[in-house]
Amino acid sequence: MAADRLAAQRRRRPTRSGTVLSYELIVATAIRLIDLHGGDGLSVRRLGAALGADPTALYRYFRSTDDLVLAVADELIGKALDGFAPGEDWRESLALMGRRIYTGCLARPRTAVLTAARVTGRVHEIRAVEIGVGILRGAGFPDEAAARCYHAFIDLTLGYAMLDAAASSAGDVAAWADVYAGLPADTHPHIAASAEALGRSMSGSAYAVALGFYLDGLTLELESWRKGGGRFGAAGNTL
Amino acid sequence: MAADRLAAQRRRRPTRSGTVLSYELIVATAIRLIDLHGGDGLSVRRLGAALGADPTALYRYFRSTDDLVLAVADELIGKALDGFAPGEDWRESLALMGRRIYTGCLARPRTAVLTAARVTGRVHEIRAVEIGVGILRGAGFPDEAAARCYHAFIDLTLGYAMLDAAASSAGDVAAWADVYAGLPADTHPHIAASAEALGRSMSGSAYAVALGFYLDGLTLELESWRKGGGRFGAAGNTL
DNA sequence: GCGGATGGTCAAGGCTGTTGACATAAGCTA
DNA sequence: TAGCTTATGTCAACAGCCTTGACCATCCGC
Repeated sequence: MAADRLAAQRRRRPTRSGTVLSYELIVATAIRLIDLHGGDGLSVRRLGAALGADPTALYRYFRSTDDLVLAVADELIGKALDGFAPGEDWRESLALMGRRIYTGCLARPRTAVLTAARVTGRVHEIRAVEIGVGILRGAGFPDEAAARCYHAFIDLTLGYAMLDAAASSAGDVAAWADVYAGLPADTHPHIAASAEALGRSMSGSAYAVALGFYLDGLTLELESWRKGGGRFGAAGNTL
Repeated sequence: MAADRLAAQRRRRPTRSGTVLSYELIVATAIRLIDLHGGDGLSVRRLGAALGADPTALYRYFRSTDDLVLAVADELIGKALDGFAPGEDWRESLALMGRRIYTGCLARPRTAVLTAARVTGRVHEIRAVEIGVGILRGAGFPDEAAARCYHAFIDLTLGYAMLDAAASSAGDVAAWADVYAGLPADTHPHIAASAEALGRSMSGSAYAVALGFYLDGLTLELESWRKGGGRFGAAGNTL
């Protein structure tokens, strides 16, 4: 059953073609398949072929393909944060954590597109939450604010990771060059004026800048918390 | 052919069951289906049934299902910005535009999950870019910076919209309550300390706060641009 | 060596997107 | 009004998809 995925499987029997299956091997192969052929490239049959096993062997390890995708998502987080430990400076630690996750996602864009928006509730995601909230609590944020700030932080990171991954993996980037570069200045003056810059920017990432702004905001926030009472939850926030 | 989707279809023949198909009707029906049954709920056959037409009639209007999804994506943007016009204050205008898109996505979360990361290159998206870049250029940002800032802005908005939509549409929210609330304080002290707040925060949104921070950053940015030379692209940004 | 559970294999069912041929009717031209 | 062109609705078919249930070989504890 998939339920005992955490307990080491013991009774492994080689498949007809000789490979010995395991939870980790299946996840790794799935990631390889997704990053090779895109999200639709992950099919039970193809996975079986890539593993050298009957396609339905998958169901001895995972409840469904979605269960596998969740496992892949968690593995991606795990890989990204492998060996990561926060340092003294909370701001630097958070920035590093964000960059680790972001670059981890972009290293396997097609996989990230499939998984970045999922909540896995598994070991690696839990570890990430524990670390992230820990950084913020250590910085001096009260529990409630630490939770909210972590939420905003992780969504910022995963959101940019996902969009940039989608843009880089699809032929979507071509649309920017093709469609937007050809718009005439009389109907679309602003696009025409910055068409070249738009194309360049869209193929790059805005994450670094956005994260910087966010951390700037958090720093101010922290100061007002220290002076007693931040603006979170208050009616008059910056919107 | 799907290529002439912009030219009004003239020779409309009622289907066997009496409905008269059109580009708009198909898109609207697709949105209804997706938001009812989730992303997998959109299938050619189900769409045909919902339209009261042969499933394959779809291919007279769209090249493929992906082409339809792109049309849905563009329609979602169009709906969100319907009637929107920027005002005098650039900051307020951008904030309003962001909120319009964000809430537009969350009004149809399952559709947004499917479409928010796509680049459509069609009328409504083009209009959004034109408006957004226009706001920033009007505020005083040079063309290059306006493009970059718009990129960061739209990705911020769509990223949060997508993640919040995914969280609200899946049963993922339950995971937060189930998994994270039950973690013991000795192994996961930080999660345990803010478990309740985490659950509350995860079911809400962090977009408002993040957008506020971003606009704060932009405001500072603009001031330094006015004084000659912002920090964009400079080696020593806030990361 | 025996019993029971694990895990690989197989067949089958009901989905899926897409294509090509066919039929029909709308609108144009004369 | 007759007839032509062609847009568009319909149909059958194909290959592939996920998942289930049964079957059975192998491994583990006893």
